[in-house]
Amino acid sequence: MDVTPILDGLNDAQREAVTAAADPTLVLAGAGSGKTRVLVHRIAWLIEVEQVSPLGILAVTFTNKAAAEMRSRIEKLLDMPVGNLWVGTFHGLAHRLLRRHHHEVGLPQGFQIIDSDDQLRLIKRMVKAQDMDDTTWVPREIQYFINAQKDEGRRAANMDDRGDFTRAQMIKFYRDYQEICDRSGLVDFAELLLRAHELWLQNPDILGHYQRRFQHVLVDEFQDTNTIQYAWLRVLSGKTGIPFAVGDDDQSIYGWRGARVENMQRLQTDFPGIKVVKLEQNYRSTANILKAANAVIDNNSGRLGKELWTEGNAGEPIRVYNAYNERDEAAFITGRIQDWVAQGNLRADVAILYRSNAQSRAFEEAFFQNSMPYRVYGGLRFFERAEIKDAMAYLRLMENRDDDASFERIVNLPTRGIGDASLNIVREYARANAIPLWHSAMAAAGGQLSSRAANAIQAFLALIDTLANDTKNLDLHEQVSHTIERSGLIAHHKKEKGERGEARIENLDELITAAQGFEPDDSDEKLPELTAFLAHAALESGEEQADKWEDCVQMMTLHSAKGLEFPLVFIAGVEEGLFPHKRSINDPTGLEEERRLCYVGITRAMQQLYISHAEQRRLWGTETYAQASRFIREIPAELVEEIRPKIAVSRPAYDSGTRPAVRRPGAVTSSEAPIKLGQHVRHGKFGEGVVMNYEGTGPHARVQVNFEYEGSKWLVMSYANLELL
DNA sequence: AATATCTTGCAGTCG
DNA sequence: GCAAGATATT
Repeated sequence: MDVTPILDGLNDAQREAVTAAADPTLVLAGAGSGKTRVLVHRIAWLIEVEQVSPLGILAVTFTNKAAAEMRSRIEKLLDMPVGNLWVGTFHGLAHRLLRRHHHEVGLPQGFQIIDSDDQLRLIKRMVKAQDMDDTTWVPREIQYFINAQKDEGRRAANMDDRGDFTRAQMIKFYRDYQEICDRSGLVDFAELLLRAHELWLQNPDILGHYQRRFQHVLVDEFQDTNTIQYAWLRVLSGKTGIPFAVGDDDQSIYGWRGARVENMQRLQTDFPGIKVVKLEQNYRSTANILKAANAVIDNNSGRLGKELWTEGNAGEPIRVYNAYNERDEAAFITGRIQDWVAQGNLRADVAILYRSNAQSRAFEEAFFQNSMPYRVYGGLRFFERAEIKDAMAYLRLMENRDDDASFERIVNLPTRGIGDASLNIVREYARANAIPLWHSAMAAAGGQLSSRAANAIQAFLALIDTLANDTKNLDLHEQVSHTIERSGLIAHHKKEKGERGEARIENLDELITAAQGFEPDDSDEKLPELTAFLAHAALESGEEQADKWEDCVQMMTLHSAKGLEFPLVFIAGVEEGLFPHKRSINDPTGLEEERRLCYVGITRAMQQLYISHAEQRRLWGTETYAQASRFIREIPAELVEEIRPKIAVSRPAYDSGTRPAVRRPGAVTSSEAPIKLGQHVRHGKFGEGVVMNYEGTGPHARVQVNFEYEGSKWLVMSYANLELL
């Protein structure tokens, strides 16, 4: 056996991990230390050297992208396809198990997956149906509550209200919501994981089968596992399964969706004597970039402790740009990318990272004006577009008549004379009898409907039945195109004025194309094509787009950048309130997670790193002001080269527009203004801050100042004694 | 019941 | 500044 290709080019620590004995192993892998490489080579090692069948290996990741990459790298290394190797995301694998064993966990064969948007709609509907006040019982909070419970593996029936009225009501919502889902054959994301766990607990035979089968369970990004995922893995591993976990506590950035970094320590408790390997040598970034990353993350407490190092050279300094506003920021970055391209580099090697999706817009505008090709990851994904979800709702209802979420969505779209009054009767009847809307509608809601309304509803039911019947023997893409056409959706959008309708029709055409190109992966064994397609849409939401070969600038959130690397990286909008985000700023745990996110961002850069922040930014249609993020100050000054606009603050350096300094509507003119928006000030007690807003003139004028540590406050000018900086 | 117009809440990050 | 939901109008 020639093991050279598997071990070649690995450093000592990597080699130790790859060739570890068949015992539990935890790899603490710093950013850029070859984490994926170790996983890929470990699997190759198991197959080639240890002669483990690919069938006996399970590899779990968090994103579809990571799963696809892992599979392709394994196949490349082994030079053979390994279709029977299970590689996938937690959600994807859970889905696969539930399809196989739907009966054992009490799900109908045609169960459908709902995304968080569908989930929220269902909850809104539920709150309304119960005549509850949605300002007291905020649907979003209920949704958060339900998901948090599921992430922790709790069912409503097992929960204690602790004598707390609010909590008792939340638990009731959880129970009611679950009843609706069960009745409708709907499964949300958290439910996939929870049911997969219950599958183990309630079916020892099935569990035994998978325990015997998966001798080796490899997990990527272990720091992101939540309680239920950990439990699922733990049970699967049983007494004999061998976990091989790779993770980095410094890159734990999913606490908000239930991830538990503690799982890394817990693994060491649950598997005493687990072998721990640390990977600290970085192969990705220059020394300056690493020093910056180390310095920033050093401000966090309770780390497992790792320090990245490199044999490489210092490289260029980290460049910090202080922009006037977001347009100036975008213009500056565009200029730097143009220089980069002029030097013969690829646009695809450039990434712009930001905290929130909405920030992409300023860049899209600047790039569009400068004919700079770009690609935005995330944001509104294809399968999340309203018109696509409408079309999918038809298909879902054809598959599963009990799907209340889809029923609600399309029962009167396009309009067919079924108004809210009639629908409320149908809803109430369904609720009273605990049946899906479809059946309630069939019963014509107990004869309470006017004959006109009953006819309209009858016509809708008949339409779905006819569609299902007429298309059942067609190819998937014909099914889709048939449905889109006959449902009246195309005609509906044709009537829309403006270009909007056209764009929607184009998207619907695109959906047909997507169906045409859809290939169920081997895992979707025996599933009807439509079922597989619907699940694919829910789980992958259309991330992989076709034009990935075009050389374009990559734009994405810091979260979705994890696991990727780029020679040139821009981190934009690094301002207090935006990054760290204002919702985390006053919470030490949240702030540390933001800092880890910053660490993730910095360590994406291979050669050059730019960090930018803007004085002024348009958010929600109004101007806001902020100061540079604390994270910038945490980078040692000797690593930083500051770039300032040529002209002083408040004058756009790159802003080509001629619009006057922005003032809020109705505000006093600048001559009588007490103070300039964006002005940096110092207050005797509150420290330094930035002027956000003001009211009135003269000594009675009030100004709103956003203080660095004290947050935002309104002050009366004549008393505040502000020092202008 | 359908359409036009106004109001409100939103955009924090993901599968 | 935009889209979904609420309210007014036809």
